[in-house]
Amino acid sequence: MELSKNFEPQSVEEKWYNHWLEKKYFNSIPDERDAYTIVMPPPNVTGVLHMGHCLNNTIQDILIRRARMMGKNACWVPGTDHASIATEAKVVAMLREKGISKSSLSREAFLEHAWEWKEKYGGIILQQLKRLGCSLDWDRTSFTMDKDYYESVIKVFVDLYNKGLIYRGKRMVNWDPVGLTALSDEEVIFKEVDSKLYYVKYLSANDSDVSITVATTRPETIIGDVAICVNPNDERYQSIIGKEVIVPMINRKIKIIADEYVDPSFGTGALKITPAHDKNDNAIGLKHQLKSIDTLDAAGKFTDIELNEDNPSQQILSYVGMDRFALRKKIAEDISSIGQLEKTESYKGQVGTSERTGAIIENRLSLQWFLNMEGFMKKNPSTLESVLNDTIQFHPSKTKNTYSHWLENIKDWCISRQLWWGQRIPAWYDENGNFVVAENETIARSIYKKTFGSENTTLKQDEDCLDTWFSSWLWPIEVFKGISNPNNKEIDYYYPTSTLVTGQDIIFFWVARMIMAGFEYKGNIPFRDVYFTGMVRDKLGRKMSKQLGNSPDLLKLIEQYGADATRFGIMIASPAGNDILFDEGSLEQGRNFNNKLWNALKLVKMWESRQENTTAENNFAVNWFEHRLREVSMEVDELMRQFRISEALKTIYSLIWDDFCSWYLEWIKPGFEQPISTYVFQKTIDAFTELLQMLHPFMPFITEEIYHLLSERKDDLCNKQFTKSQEPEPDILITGQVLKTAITAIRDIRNKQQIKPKEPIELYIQSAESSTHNEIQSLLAKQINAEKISYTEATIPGAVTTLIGKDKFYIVAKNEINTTNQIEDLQKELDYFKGFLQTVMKKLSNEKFVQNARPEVIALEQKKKSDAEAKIKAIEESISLIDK
RNA sequence: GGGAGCAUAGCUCAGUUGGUUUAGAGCAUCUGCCUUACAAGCAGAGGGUCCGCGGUUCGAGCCCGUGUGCUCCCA
Repeated sequence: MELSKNFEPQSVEEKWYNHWLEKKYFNSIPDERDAYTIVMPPPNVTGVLHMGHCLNNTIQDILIRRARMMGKNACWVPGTDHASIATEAKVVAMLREKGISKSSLSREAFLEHAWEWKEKYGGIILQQLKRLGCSLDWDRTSFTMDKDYYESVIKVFVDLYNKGLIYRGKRMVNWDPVGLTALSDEEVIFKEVDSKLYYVKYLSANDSDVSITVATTRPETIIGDVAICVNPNDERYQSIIGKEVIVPMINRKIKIIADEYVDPSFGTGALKITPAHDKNDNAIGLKHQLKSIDTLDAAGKFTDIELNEDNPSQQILSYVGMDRFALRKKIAEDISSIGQLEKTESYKGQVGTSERTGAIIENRLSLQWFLNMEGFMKKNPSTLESVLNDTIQFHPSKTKNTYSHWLENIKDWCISRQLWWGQRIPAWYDENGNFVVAENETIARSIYKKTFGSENTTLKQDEDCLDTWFSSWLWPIEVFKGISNPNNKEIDYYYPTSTLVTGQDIIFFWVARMIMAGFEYKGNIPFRDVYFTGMVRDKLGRKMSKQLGNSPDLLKLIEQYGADATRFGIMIASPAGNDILFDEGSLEQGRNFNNKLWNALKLVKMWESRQENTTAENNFAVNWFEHRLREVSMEVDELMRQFRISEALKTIYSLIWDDFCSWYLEWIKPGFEQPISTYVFQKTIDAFTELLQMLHPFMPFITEEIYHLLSERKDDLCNKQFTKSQEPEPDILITGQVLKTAITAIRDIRNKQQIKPKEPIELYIQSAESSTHNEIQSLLAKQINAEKISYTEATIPGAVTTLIGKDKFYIVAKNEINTTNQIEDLQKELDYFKGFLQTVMKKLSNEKFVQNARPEVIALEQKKKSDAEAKIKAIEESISLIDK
């Protein structure tokens, strides 16, 4: 068969992926083998494949393919996440384009649209993963809104409520006035904005000589002020603590209180307290038992609902319905017009914005559902311990700090969202606001009857749904139906899963919460290892984003370079746990690597018909490479154990390119149209096969293709089992190294002396033991084009000299020797060793070193000294020889 | 404002309990080669004040302190 000039990925990728699927290699059912399980972090149904997914899933595929080839029952579970906020936003936008508003639809009608949207776009990303070669068990594809999954989330909610860990409370939440929903802290993005600091004077309620000026960025909340707070140690305000002042516009009397929280150096050192509109104010309000007065509605517009006691003026009533930003200007003007705005200053401050809608967040008191995290952690202290004591290993381990810091300062988790797309909160209310929590309405009614003594026909379910993370925290359990059908065969077999691969950015959102759920519902860790990937950035170090347009189209890259090259490119540039700077150049390197492999195949195939039967022989090249393979195979095992995946790939890359192609194949290559021994040929096929196997998890398509082209096969590389690696013999590896060094050194001399490659040379070796190089002599002669190699006991005049280890090599050529160059080179080397000797001597002549250092360290220094001295002597001899 | 991490060749990174040849790799660069697998290649080479300063130590890229710069997380 004629092989193409270069490897053509397009023609083989689909073929092999379908073949693997047909053979059901990716499907797993429990058996007597050990399970190796990965649950894929479910991408949003709104997502399309981007570089982050590519990195993340390539790593998972490498791990799972390796496990499969190492005799494990490998199971990699795919799936998607319903992503309530993001998906609902997309569906709302899609409907708006059609001229339909969400508010015109019933909940059921809206959800129909949402499901339709999900069916249409929700699976795209999973399909794209097939192009990357991901070996997922597709029969296990899960979705966080599947029927069983949905019911499990509800079951868990009811369970935690009954355990007293879920409560409903009026709490300060991050409120998105555009999305009309509460957001978790993690969904709020802080941005620096230019704003103004307004200096507002509050006049005394009683003494006309007392007044206090407050600096605020939010004059629109003044109507809700309930106190002024100063630092108790602030001398300026000592005398007025406890006195009363009047809130401008509304004329409410409020007290001046003292709290250490206030920073005396900020503004005037006096802080207005508005517990309804600021988190810190709210905390101070609770501490000092102040009431809170809410003056903004859900959409961020002024409302007088809580102002009845204050008997608001017409002026204030005229604010009703005014948007918060217009209101800010208006109130500032109105305060100014009564002479109580002293000045304004420009100010740079941080404001929170919604990750989804971009709206500026309001701190708002709202009735929400919460998970009591402190209570939860008390019940499940292993959540923290298991990570600190490495029962769950985080890679890189520095992420443990982040994890423990978060858990030690944990805040209650607001789990309700004002959305329809998601699991609806299973709470039913009567018209007085009494409620019961139950898995369905029938049970709710019966509990209601038991609790309140009478039937209620108008019970209404909570309109809100649960935070998406409240469903995805069950992922490693519920993909095996561990909640909906506890202790079934699968969950017992696959759980705890082996490895989780995810981004550092969701260590709290997801990783921590899965560990919490794992202990609460399985009494055990959800995974043994967590590998955190960094963020994929462009080569300038910028985040990849749609706005910058610096995010490449992954499918285009796969078409252009092939899936293997894409996988190679992203992995080779991806140090463990660090951000990766993505550069298309590394894909090019991957493509070149494909061609290197391809060409090695072509070379070996050329020899297939030129075999010549010989008896089994002792061939140095073959022996050396066998041991080199053993050595690298053990290195790779160790690197993979440490999750140093990028380094493992680099190691294999260099084994194939340098050791196999550049050295081994050149060493065994027969002369033009010469035969090759069957023994060497067969050994070469075996070695090549082993290389392909080692590389397969990283680059599955090309390796499978070459595996089948290399010789007739009945099996596939995809599930070919690794044989246990054996210890290499160090002697043969050292000899191989000497051979490489000698070849390189002599080629360098040829280069520098401008001896043409085709011009043969003569080589004389001066060595203490004349047999040292016998084993490699013929290979050496071939690689440096020496027509004669012999041993000598005397110096050879007119030759170029080089030192390999302790042996002197004399190269004799027909050319006239450029002695200047040679002396320069030797002088350079001499300087190096002299300098080196000096540092060694400095150590050895230091009494304290000799006293304190370990004996083996001193012995080593002694050896360095004698080696260096021998080198110096030999170089000096060579120089003097040339000078003659 | 609080916390964490990082800083080694032009770029991206290794560098293990402090001692193993006065610091390693890949990519990029330079020189020479269209040598019958591969120019997307081959054969070679050059390239570093290990961010600055101070300290501990017989000995520091590694440990400690401090300064500078960058990144991330939390408020």
